[in-house]
Amino acid sequence: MTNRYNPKESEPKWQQAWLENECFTTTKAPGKPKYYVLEMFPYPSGRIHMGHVRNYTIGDVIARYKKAKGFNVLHPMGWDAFGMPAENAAMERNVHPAEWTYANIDAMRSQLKLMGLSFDWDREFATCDVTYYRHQQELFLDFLDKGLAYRKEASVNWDPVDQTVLANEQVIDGKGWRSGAPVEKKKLSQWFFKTTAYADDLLESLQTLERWPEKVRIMQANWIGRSEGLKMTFQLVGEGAPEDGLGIYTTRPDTLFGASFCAVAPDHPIAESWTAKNREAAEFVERCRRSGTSAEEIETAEKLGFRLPFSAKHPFIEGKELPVFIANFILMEYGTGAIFGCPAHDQRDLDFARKYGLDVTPVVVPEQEDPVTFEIGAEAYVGDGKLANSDFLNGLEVEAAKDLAIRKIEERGEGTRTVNFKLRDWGVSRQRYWGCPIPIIQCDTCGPVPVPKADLPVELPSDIDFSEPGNPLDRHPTWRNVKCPKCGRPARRETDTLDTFVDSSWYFARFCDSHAKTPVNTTDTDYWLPVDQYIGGIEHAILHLLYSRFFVRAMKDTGHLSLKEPFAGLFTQGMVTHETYTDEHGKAVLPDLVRIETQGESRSGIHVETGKPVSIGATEKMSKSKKNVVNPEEIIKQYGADTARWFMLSDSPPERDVEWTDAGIDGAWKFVQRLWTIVHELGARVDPGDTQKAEPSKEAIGLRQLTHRSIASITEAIETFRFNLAVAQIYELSNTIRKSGPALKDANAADNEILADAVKALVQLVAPMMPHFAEEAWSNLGYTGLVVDQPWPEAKSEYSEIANVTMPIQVNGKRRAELSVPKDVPQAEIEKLALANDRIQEMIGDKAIKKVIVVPQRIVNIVVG
RNA sequence: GCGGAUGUGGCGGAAUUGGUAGACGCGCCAGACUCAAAAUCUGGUUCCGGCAACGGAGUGGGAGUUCGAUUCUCCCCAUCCGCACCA
Repeated sequence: MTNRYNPKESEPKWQQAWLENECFTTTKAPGKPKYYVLEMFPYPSGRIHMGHVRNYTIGDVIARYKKAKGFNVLHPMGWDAFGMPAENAAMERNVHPAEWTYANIDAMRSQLKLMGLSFDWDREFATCDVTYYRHQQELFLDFLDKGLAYRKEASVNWDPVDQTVLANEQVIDGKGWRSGAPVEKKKLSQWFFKTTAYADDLLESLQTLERWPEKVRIMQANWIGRSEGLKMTFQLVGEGAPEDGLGIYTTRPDTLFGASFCAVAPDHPIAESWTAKNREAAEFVERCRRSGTSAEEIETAEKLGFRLPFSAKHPFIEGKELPVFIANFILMEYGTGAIFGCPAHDQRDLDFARKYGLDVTPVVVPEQEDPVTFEIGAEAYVGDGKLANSDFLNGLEVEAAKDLAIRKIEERGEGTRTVNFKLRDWGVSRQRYWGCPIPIIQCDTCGPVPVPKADLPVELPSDIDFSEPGNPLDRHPTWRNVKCPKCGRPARRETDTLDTFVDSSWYFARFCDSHAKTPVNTTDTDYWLPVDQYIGGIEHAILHLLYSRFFVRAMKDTGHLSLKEPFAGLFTQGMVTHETYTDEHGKAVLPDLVRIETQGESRSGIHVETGKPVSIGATEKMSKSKKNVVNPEEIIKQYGADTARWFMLSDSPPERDVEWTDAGIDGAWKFVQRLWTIVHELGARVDPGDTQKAEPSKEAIGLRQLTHRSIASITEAIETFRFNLAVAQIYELSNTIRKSGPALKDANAADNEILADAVKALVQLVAPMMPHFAEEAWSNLGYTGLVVDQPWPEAKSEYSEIANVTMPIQVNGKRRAELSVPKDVPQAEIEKLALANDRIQEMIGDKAIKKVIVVPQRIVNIVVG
């Protein structure tokens, strides 16, 4: 045994040992509880970053810990491999997206393997494997069959230069993010998944997700955006008034008597039919379209309206007619795309009414106000109160008034009580090459026809041309041309591919049997699902998690799965941050090129190449553009995987951001070495021989006590994702072993055994975090087998109980002395001892004792006055 | 605007049901070893006063409940995150 731990030798050795022993190859094990740990699978960008290191370290600690606790653990890994960067690489570097992607996967796989993660690599797949996406095509067809997938016209952001559809995030200030060309709205026929079919259930079931962060559940609930209200139709009168009236949605039917106008969205059918014949209206709508959608713009945008020539009849007030506008603040996507405006009780309506000189009639009066004198100023009143100026609603509370108003409208057949959602159906068509082809054939005679299942997969052609912008599938000379499966006439393939979020919406189910001939193997999914612990970044709080929740429901309704919620537990880890550095020209500098010099507590940076000073900027999320990145592979080469893993788990709670620092990684490295010294110098077990009768020393009993208390608290810390606490407690235990160890080592057999047991426990406790180190230590101490196969150490309460407790004694709430007493001394006795204490006597002096509070095993407080 | 979180030494952060505030780590200071440095080890390190014993203050600010508040209640401030013209 050498006295330095060498990760360069140890890490590959133990990785090989785990592989040879098939430690992480998982099969169903009846009789053992299962545990499915999953980290969000990565996009194969080319190399892993520190965010991955943190994510997979956390997951690996859980997986290894649960395995030691006797669970049958599934811990798979794969690749979210479709997506735009591969196409960009193809255009920029003239390399095929598939080639680029698979090369990246190979590079990243070997990087991940350096980390010593307990993945079952037999289950690996990439979503761009035809063996994966063919099943996705089958799911699509099944969804189609059940009405969970459908086709409709929808408007998209169209980049006229790149000839492509842009996601909302790719539109910056109304321009395409790559081309810089002004983005146009274009109507395209697109495929949708009917997420709204499960809107209620997706919302309701959030309550059952007890092991999800509250924050994520709230975000999802807001996204689904359920509201209760009234959908009703206003009769329209006047020139060119549409005969079927104006359908509106409101959550405030109680304020109907305060209505002073109606408004429709600029892209509402009524607006569109009018703009078709009126130039002024068309210009107005055009102006609305141009206005920005950024936060400040919406905040400050003026409410604008265009008066239509017809009016709406008030449902309750005979003879009252409300002007109808096209208004810029009405959204076509929400409700019916039309409203009635009640300026007194809605700020937007009020702003609009003030601008166009419309009536402002308060109909809800706050309790402390007089209904006669109550007036609305610059701010709308949105609170509770009693109804006024409202005929049959007068005097009612808001809730009761809503109810009655709805019932009246329903009685008259003019509307219905409605639940409305913000959640929209999920548009999944992407006009791109590198994605899962949608298995549809467009026939001029039959319309869109599903590809028969026997003809699956619809494989992406590999001979493609990226020299022109747009979707190369559209330009492919032969791939598109097929016969209609229904009528046999010439037809064309759908050239759109599926949104990559579809790929990641069911991969966790596929992992249960990655080689299944059907999308999933039900026997295996029944056994493994749900994922017991899912771990990833908060950035996926809404879309990915919601889509997955939708998918599992849809797969249940199409007979593929038998559960509703894919992820029983969710943990969202924080980001990895780093200081930013800039040179004298303000250009970002990589940390590798900066040498930090410290003088006392002040720090300055020097560029290692130019020797010029570098200024130290804010600590931010690691990103290529800020150049504040540290390459994990370099770190692992220099320090070993265990040190990197240990650092990721130290100090910062995993849900918060962690700052990567040189000092931090150095500190972790030093601890690994110190731990090695402990194992090396103190861990050996001596043969008890004939000294068996020896009693353990007081010090040894103390160490045994700490060992078992540490086992208990570290177990608890890992269970609750408080790895920083587990780390702190491991430090404490190792510090104590280091200090008391030398005296115990050769004292007697009993002491030696306690010491050896403490070191053994320490090795096992660090094993989930530093697995290679633990194996090396385990084998060097002469224990048989692998640590990875050992059961988790057990905290024995008979060893961890304390005989004496130290209790502080307070006088008037201030600590003045301490008292060390046996654990079960009666309260009265404690009180007597406390009062007898010299120092306490001194503090009390001749003052009267008003009260003595004794909390057994905790504290004594003497109140004097 | 709405929703959510956070606020504790020089820094990251600990503190069962209210019960010794600052565990553990980093940094810093002093010392040992060394020709020297690195590494390692030992001790100290909330602030103010004091040689010390010890005293006083102290968990963003202010009030309150309590023998006792980082923890509970109310008000305020700051920072961060998410959503956002959602009728």
